[in-house]
Amino acid sequence: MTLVDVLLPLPLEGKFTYILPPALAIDVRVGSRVIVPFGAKRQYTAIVTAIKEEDVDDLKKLKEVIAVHPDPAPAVTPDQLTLWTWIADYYLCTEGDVLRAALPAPLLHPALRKRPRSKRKADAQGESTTLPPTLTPAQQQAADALREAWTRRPVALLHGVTSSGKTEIYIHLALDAIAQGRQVLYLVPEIALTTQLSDRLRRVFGERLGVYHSRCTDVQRADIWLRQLSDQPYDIILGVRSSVFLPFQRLGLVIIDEEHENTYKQQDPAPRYHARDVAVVVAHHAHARVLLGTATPSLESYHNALTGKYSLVNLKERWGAVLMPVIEIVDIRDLRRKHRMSGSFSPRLLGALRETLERGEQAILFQNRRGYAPMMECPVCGWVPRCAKCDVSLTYHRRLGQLVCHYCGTAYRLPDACPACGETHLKPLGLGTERIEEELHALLPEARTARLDLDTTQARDAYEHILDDFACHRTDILIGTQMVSKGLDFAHVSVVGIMNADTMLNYPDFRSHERAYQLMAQVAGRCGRRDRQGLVILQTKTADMPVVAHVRHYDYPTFYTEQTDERQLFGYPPFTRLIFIYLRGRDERRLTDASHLFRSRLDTLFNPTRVLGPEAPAVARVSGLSIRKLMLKLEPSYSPSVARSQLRQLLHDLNAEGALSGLTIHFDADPM
DNA sequence: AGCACGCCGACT
DNA sequence: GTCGGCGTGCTC
Repeated sequence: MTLVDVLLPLPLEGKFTYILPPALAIDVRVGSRVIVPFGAKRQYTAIVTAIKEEDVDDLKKLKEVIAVHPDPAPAVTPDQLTLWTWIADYYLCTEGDVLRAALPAPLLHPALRKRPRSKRKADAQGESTTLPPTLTPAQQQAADALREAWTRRPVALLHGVTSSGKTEIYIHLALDAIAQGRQVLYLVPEIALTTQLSDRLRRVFGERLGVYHSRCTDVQRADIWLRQLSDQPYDIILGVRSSVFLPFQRLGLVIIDEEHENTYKQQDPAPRYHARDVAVVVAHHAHARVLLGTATPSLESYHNALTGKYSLVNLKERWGAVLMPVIEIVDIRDLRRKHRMSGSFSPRLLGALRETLERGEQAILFQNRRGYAPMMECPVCGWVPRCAKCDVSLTYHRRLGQLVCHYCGTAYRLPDACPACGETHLKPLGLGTERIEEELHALLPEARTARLDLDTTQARDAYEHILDDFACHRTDILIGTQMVSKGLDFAHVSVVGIMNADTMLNYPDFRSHERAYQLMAQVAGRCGRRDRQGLVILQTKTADMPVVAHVRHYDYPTFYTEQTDERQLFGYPPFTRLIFIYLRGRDERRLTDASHLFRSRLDTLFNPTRVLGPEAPAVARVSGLSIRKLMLKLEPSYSPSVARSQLRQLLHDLNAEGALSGLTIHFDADPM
């Protein structure tokens, strides 16, 4: 009797076994998509992970495979199945979670698909293949250094200053790999994938380029997946986080641009994977090379480079010998005391913006908060509007005339009067991009401004439109959140204003300074042109913070040393591995009891020195669920695989004891 | 994740 | 007197 083990797209541990009717047996291989009954009345597409001949005693416990999808080849390769197992193990989730994240939705729909509509552009159309860009001597040197580095180690970190032209280097190295008959995966963070970049690559790679976007429809994603399995796969895929899951037949190079970007880590639904780290594993399995590129390396990658795990290649010259912008620190605490601030604008910043406009040039203002004000307050009694379902104050969005919870998304009407004391004028506290724009209109009425943040980019193509208007100089000043820091290149930006560095630095998180450094250095890199050195005005109340000085001097090595000293002292990555454990539940009492029990069991298993918490996170209730967090800190000598199986076992035991009823638990390995 | 089974509040 | 709330448990 032929049986198959299948993986279901559900968050369930383990495989399920079905009888494979002889009529279907010829079409089924490991990796095939089959339709199976599950539960009382459900059917799912599942992936075959094993085929076996076995005699079964109680056949009544097994159901039969209903049908096999008529794919020309198994939809999932053995390499991918191996990877999925690795991911589920490493990130402490189920393989079903990984399957759901990996496989485009249409390939999971129970309906049988007709052959895929391959609108295969005939070879005749060929490549448009403008020639690859010519490299400057500095770029050429970096490219050669990378080629040389790969003869020693498979992973290389390219630390190249902003606007040094890393993309051209990527293109040349990708062409190398393709010339050797290998494929290339080129990963970029979501918001860095602009039409600007894909057009540029299209000019070089023509029809050999596939683009795997979040804005691609599910069907387009499925087509790319199937094409990768065909005998005419794309030579190069430009893609976001989830493109690490695509099948490759002869992967030779993985490029991870802006490797420091934390959007590579998937936060919410499991699998909570880091696409950079998964990509390194994928490359390792495929005997492919890896290129990590950034102007502001993550401490982890730089640490790997300094300790010899990765090679390090530096590129210190900007393209066209443009100078790095001058960064001026403006102490706004002092200015505020002297009443010399115009709202959020120091005289220096305002002056620089005026000059910029007079010269017919452009500016970018960076404020890492959207909305008008992050909270409202009654000036009489101090009442603050808060979300009913989450433990946060509400952000005021003036244009909407609403209060919005940035955690669960609920919108509230702005009350006409304070419900506590009846006062009719609630006062906005703090600054969001919307308020900066309003202040700017009052101060520089002639400036044409635009906002780039989550609120202005909701509509389809809004992001491209805002960027396009700015690129064509239909707007003068672009005000935005971290979106303005992501690899955008504009020819006429001569001034960047960082409105308030402190919002980034005062975060209660061991990575806050690293993130602040990266954001500020990246946004600073958006200005400067061949005929005029750029100017960055960095406003802060804590001008004496060391990070601020390191940003100012573009001194990454000193910043790195200082940060890693601190990380080592307090036992944080890259010197330890972290695993966070989240417990959520409606019942506060149960949650508290369970999290303390969890803690004591962790103490027994791992030793109390490795455990922190339980603590209520900064936002301790979201969408009506209260949250507790436990932390596990493991030094490098502690076997990660042992730790993971201990955790899995513990979760299993506590569930069996009923200690976690009414609660949901999840793990976050290598949290960001 | 679904879906069924199972015990406590406002309705035809 | 029922319909329905979602807590708990199971799915080859």
